[in-house]
Amino acid sequence: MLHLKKYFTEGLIQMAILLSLCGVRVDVELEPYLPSSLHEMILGPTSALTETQFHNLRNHLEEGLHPKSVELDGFSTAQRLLGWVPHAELETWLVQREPEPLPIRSPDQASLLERIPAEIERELTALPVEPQAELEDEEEKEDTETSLQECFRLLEETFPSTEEQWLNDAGGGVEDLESQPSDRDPLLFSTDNPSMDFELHWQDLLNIMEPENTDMDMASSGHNLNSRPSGTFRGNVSGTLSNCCDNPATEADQETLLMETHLQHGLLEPLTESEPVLLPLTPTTELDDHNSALNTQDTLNNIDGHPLNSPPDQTDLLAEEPLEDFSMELMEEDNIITFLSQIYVGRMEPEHLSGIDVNFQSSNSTIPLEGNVMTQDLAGSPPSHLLGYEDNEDDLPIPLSDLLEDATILDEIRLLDQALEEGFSPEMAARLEDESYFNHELAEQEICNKIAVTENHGRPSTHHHGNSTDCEDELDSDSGLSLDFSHSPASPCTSEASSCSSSSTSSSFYVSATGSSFSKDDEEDSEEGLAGSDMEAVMMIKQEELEEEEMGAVGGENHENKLVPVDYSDHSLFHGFSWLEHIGHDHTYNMPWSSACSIPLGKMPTKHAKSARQHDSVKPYPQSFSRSISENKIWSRDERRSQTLKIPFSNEVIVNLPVEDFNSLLSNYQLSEEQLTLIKDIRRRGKNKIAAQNCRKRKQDVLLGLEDDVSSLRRHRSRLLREKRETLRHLQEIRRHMEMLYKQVFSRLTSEEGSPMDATEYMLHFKPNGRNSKKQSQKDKEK
DNA sequence: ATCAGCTGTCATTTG
DNA sequence: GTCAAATGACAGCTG
Repeated sequence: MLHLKKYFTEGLIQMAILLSLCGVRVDVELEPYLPSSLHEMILGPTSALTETQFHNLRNHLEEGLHPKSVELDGFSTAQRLLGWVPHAELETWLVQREPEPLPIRSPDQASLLERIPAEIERELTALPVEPQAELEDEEEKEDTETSLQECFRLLEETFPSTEEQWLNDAGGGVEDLESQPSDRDPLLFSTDNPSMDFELHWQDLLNIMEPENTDMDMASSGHNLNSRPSGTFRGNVSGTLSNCCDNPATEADQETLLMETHLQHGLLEPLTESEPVLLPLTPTTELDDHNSALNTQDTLNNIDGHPLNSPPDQTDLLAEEPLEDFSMELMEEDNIITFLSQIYVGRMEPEHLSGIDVNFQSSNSTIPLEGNVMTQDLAGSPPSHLLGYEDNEDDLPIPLSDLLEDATILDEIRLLDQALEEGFSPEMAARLEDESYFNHELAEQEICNKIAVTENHGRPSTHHHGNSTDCEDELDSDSGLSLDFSHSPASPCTSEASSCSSSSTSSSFYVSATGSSFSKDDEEDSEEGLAGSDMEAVMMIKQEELEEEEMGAVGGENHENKLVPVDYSDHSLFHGFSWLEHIGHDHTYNMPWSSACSIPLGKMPTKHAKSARQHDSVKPYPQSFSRSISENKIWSRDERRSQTLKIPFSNEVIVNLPVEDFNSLLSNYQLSEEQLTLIKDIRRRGKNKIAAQNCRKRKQDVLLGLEDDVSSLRRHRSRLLREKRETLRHLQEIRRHMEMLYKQVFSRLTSEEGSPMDATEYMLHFKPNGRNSKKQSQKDKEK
């Protein structure tokens, strides 16, 4: 009796408080139903509350104050509350029962005042309900439910007319309330004219409930989506009354309570039989569309994994969109949540609900949420053929797949592919040509400019420097030639700065430096474009990427090794490679002589001045002579020799004069054999020195050019791969479109007898020339 | 002290 | 055959 008192009292008081807070006047008149001893025990000697106290309490509750505030402590007992509950007003209220059972609370806790305002606040603010993870043991729940039932029965007896009214208004939903009182606290309506206000109140409640439902679904969908039991959803509008009351604290609670309730009250079977089954739905963006039922049907038809639903190649192709799949999977849950929330709040139209119910029922709860079904182009599909298969998923797929596998269809698809290929190949090739090499040239031009800027900023006026400072610098060149103006990999003063070719080759260093990232970008693009390609393409691309990585490892790092077998003579093979124009016997590779000739003999600055000085210090030259030279200009060895032998020409002249001029010059002077030998050696060494510089420059250019070409070829290859993927994707779309057309055509075709044509017995043939010619259906007896 | 890069030089090859 | 250029190899210098 004690526990009866507890449940009875708490439940009733809870109800009364909630009703009163809504401004509903309720006359519970509890006292007559209570034994005098119990009543006295409940109310106690201090049960009398003043009207002021009650209003204070009510104000606190309405202000959202925590029920454990000091002022509320004075009203913390149920007995005290009972005193004024009978005069509350009952308007409309929806009570969500806390999952935690009442008896758990200790008597000294202000359980009601704690819990009820919390619920009120939760309802009013529509905040997500924190899941109450733990459920108490079954016995306590049963006790709780039993007590509440008793409370409700008591309430019914207390104001039967009101109850009857809203029961009648609510229709079947009230039966749910009646039959499952333990699921949730009842939805109570009692106004002066309940039948009029019912819908309005209900709509308000829906509005309040909606976000909470969504939030709860969101909270629960992450982990419990697929395991959602079928009984948690009532897919009809009439049933939404009870469903929308089904505002569970948590989904787990809801499930548990439902299961328990159904087991206890024998409602499980009606639920599962008559109510639509809520199953995981593959979310689509078309869910909001009212035509989504069709799409859903197709989606589910593809989802169910029946191999015959789609051609094998298509499934293969579809299976190879990992990125899209991934993104779709990311989208799924949100869409499911949205969809479910729509269903919960009754936003979807009944026919949709029914259609979806059919789909749900025909689907398996373990439907793999394949996102690739989203890529199906279902636009334009006539609903008829889809609806025709709606009731039986086994009707459509088999013949259709056979059709699609048929050689004729494949041939037609091939024709389409060919047409497609013919359509884009020339322009694509042209675009490739343009993009690839135009970009290449653009990049080279940019790099030329960049190099010019870099040289101007980073190494200001090396020419100038050479001309201005060479007087202080010593030459150590044996030939006495200034070679700093000439280009060398280390010497930035490239005399062919005007030569864009040289710049391009040296600039190719920048290209290659950025080429890796460039290629990487392209490869990333390739990865992006990977979605939608078929397995073959993916495998091939992966293989090619592996090869590319290997190639990059070789070409990027060990390009020296690649340089060796290069056949420079085969210019046709390397057509378009800018560095090739410097390959071969290009004797004008470096012609900086105009500036060099202006440089006085022995004034060429070199970095070897110091070493030359060291050389000189070793050599048996007079110290005074050496010092005088070092003061003015550093003389090279050949320069000193020429000075020693009194050669009348400068080394610069000796080296740079053309052969004819040089010979005529020699013939004009009477020179000793020693002098002639020295002059020829100076010329030879000077020539060879420049030649060596040119040679090294050329080698460097070749190397850089190869790196540049590697980068360019990689970009080209990535572009080609991307084009290939796009083409495959396009082909896939065409195939899907063909499939849809096939479905449409067969859905409209009828045989001579008027019966629908079986796709397994008929085939569609395209006339070879004819877009004008309609598709012909011929009986395919071979089938 | 060591090393990588640059440069000059020589011998050889090539056109 | 001569010559200039190219190139491989080597050595010295420098940072």
